[in-house]
Amino acid sequence: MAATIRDVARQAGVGLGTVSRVLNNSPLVSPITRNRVLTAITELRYSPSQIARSFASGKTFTVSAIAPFFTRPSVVERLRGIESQLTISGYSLVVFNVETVARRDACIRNISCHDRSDGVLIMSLTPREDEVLALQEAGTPVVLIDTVAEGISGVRIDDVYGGELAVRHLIDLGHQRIGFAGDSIDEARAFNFTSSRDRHIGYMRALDAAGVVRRPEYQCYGVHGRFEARILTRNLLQLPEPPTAIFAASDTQAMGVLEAARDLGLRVPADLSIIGFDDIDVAEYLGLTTVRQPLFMSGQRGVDLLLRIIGDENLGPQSEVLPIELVMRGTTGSIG
Amino acid sequence: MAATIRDVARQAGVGLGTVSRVLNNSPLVSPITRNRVLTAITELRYSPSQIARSFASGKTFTVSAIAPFFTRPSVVERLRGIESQLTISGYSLVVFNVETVARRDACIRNISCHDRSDGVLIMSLTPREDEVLALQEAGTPVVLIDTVAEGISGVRIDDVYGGELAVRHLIDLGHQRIGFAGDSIDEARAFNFTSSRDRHIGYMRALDAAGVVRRPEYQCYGVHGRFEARILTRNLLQLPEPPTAIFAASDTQAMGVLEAARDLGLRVPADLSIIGFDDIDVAEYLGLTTVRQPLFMSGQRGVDLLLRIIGDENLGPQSEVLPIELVMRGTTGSIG
DNA sequence: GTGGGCAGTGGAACTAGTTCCATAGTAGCA
DNA sequence: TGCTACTATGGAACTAGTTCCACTGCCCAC
Repeated sequence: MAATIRDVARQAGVGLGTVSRVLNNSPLVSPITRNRVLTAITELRYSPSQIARSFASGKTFTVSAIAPFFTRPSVVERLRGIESQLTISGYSLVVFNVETVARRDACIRNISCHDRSDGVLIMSLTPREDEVLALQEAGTPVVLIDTVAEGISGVRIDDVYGGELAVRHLIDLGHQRIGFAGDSIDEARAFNFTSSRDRHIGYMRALDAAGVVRRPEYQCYGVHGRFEARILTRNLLQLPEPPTAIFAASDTQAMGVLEAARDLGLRVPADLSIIGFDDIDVAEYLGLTTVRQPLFMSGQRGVDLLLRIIGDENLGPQSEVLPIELVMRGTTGSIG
Repeated sequence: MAATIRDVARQAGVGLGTVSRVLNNSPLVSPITRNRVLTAITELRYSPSQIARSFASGKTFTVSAIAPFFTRPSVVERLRGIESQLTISGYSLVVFNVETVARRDACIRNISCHDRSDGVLIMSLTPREDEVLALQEAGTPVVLIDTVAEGISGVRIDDVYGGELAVRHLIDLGHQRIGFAGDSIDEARAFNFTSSRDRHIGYMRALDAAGVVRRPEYQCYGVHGRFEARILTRNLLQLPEPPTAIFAASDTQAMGVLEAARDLGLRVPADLSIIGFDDIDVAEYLGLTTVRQPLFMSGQRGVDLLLRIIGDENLGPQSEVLPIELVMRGTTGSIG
């Protein structure tokens, strides 16, 4: 049986409260007493029970993160930022991976029961109005990463602007026939993803601003993934008058577009320019032109914000927008 | 203030124990009483405190996973398997990302204080003898994934055999000048990684078995990563008599070898055959020949084993070896 | 001298569950 | 008509910390 705080108190010949004060670095302990307690702790090889501590103090020093599709490189990079920042503050990270709509709903519902963790980070999944209400009523500190919802704090980028940035770059290179490959609208609605949708809005805005006609047949949507993007854009590239450039809503999808081009024997960028979004790790390897967003930093900032909210319950909803930038590499070029 | 079990008992006009029995689905409650309790629970919108539950029962329904270099695709895939299997059993996953030796040591030391979680999964990091002792003394249920240690349960593959498999494939294709690119020996020793080392042993065995002379200058070691592998193998390929094939200890490193070949204008596989290890997601995309190991499954099996150990403290150390297989794709070919 | 204030300390009460023992009620059976 | 056995139930004790109030000295100011 492990030693308890009472064993330590007895061994050191002091009261319960005194041991607790030593453990919590209270200044209200004389150096002599503190030493007696520390000696007893060593002798008994005492280590305080975190569970009992959480129970008594009501603080768990744990943060939950809900993330969709764990395997996506962008998600991993954000999680890495989260973990690193939490570790610095002495918090633990509990991870929930969401790959189905049912699990999305279950996760968001469960964490409303503000219990096992002091706060929650929700990544890419936008809570619906009723879910926001439940979270607020439960008083759970929440920070969204990569999305926004009325009345909840969040860290994000301007996806619409990012889409504009990408497409303006293609237009600047002389392209007029510009395609778009993004997330399936059904899937996005089911999970309540917004980034592909917003990047698509940016795509349309950039075309409109340049006076380029939007062609519905140039826009395709599929379940997020390399393979789906490959199939869809292959169709698109076999149109009688195919696009000369494609903006993919993510680097993963851009990889599918690259494959489609390879399938059809198109040279990149001579025959087809391709631009992605996120600047994940392999983008550099592939020489992919893309819009970079600070993924690691989004996790760090999300944690900073969450800990601030945990520390001050009265803090109203905060919102932070991170910078993005165009990264020009080898997959985009001026029109042949 | 949230309702407690006592409020529910009062509201339902029953005793404490009865409410607890209802919560834990004990059959020793009459249907009428059970209904009264359930009604009270609904009326008071009661939800039991997980912390209090953990505290009283001594079970946290949480498992910790210590993983080095979170961002490595193989690690992510294993974690995904872990998370998925834990979720099925109603457990939560706390993740610790290890990127420095100091943190490695700290993580392993801390989890010996068997408290916040019911068990621990340690990935790729081999505990040293003193650490094994500390873990055993603390009685913490532990399962290793992707490594072995005397007296601790584990799920792994036969890395030596994997290395043999890879190199025998190259030899079968007619190669005699076969290089090896693996992890830095210093780094591996510091973290206590073993997979690159074992795969290297397999490399040597396969060469010996075929009567091929081992050349020290064909073997290079660098900090795990694409970039380092690229630089190192570029040197190797500029030898007066360069290798015609290279076995990289991981797919990530194989990607670096591919880059090096590209840097020097070598055609793959006509001028240089390349084989990796792991079969991570991008391997298929790149058409990389590799040795596949069941990453997702290793996480699942690790959890199965851990939960079995948690359920039966007397269970001795168990060891499971998962199957591996050669996946032939486009980066290996017979000698030009 | 004496009252106020404060550093230092002890310990009861509290957190919200589980566990287990005692006991009431009741059905089955000789 | 008891005796046994078993179901159903109540509640005290327990888990291991924190929190906070009460109390003792001691110093200093009036």
